[in-house]
Amino acid sequence: MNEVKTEGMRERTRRIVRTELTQVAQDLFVKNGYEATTVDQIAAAAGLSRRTFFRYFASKEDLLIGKYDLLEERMVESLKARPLDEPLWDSLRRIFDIGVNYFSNTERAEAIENTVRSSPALYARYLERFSRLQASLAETVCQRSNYAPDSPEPRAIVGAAFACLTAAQEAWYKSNKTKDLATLLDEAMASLRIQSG
Amino acid sequence: MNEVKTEGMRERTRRIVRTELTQVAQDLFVKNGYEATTVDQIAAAAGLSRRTFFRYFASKEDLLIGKYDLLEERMVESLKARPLDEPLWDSLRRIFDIGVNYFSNTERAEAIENTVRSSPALYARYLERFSRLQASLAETVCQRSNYAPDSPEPRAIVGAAFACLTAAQEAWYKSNKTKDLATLLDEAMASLRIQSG
DNA sequence: GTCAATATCGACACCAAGTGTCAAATATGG
DNA sequence: CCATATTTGACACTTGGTGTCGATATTGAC
Repeated sequence: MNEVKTEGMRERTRRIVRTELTQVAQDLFVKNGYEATTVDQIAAAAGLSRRTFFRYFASKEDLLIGKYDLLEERMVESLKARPLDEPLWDSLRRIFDIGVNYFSNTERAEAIENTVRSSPALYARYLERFSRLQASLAETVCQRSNYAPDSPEPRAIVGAAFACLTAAQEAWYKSNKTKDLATLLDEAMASLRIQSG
Repeated sequence: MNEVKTEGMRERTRRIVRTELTQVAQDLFVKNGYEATTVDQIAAAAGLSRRTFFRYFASKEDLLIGKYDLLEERMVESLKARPLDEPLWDSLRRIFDIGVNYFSNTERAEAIENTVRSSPALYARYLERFSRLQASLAETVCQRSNYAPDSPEPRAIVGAAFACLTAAQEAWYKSNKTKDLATLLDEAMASLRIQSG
């Protein structure tokens, strides 16, 4: 009991500081831009030293990109929960509902997505994060089905699905969110016909 | 005549220094690793100052990532040269021959690809470069066909094709290049069936 | 060949992102 | 309350990248 409480204490304060830090940082990013905001400014605004900032986040980029760790967990879990006889393309469409909800519900998520797209260097890390996410999902696909472990197909199909998600998201932004993201995604994913289950 | 010669002089010496720099740098990358090699070391090995290095390349990453500018030009040109009535998926497969030849012919290209994959930060820039390349091609597709300019389809299809290329390349590396890259790409692209022309 | 305009280079100073270290402060468990 | 482990801040340092400025070639015209 004691152990749980003290462990929880440490963990909790750490989580609180982390969210406070992202909060403060995101405000600065929106006000002054991502590149123009220094880690010193973020640390000062949150009332701690720069060195301590780097004990909470490995890098300035990690402040925002780290958010997608949760998305990966949830998507992988969601994929594992899909019935094995469901066509893979349909399974992927279903687990993208997580992303669709994340993007279209939260107004905070939109601010982050805007910030990420405002800096090529940050966007690059974003793409790398999603590349790893795709690798995770492809790996899960391999474990669940009987693809050869060295077959390019799982990676290709998962990557193609993400291309649809990205394309739909971009079209959604371009329409100033007048269109429905889920519909755009359906449209994009329907334009590719998957052969294998 | 004079103008052409003098202009050519400047341009040529610049090109020579650039290739010399990439040569020297790549050797250092292979020997000591990308991250462990500093710009000072590269500049010293090439016999010029660090400041001058940054007059030839905007960044250390640009040394390698800049190589793909030529790939983009050639792919866009190649796409424009495809017949308009050819199915888009087939056109994309054809222009990927440029990439296939680049990857599988040159032994220098392989060393660069290995270096790029050795550093997450560098690989992130690589992905961002290819993201822009895909945007270029999708834009070209829009101009050549009658897709609505805000439709997600061109981006989705181009992105899906690149997912196949990436997956094939990865499978190729995993097989230690015993399999044929072009065949792997055919295999990957055949597992997605495209509906629209 | 000489000379003025121009581009290039090196040296120096500077900024921002990270990282290692160590001593002080603070929380934890008994 | 006390011994111990953790967190923190201060400091110094490395690396990538940029602005500036005087010295040094290069170029084009005469």
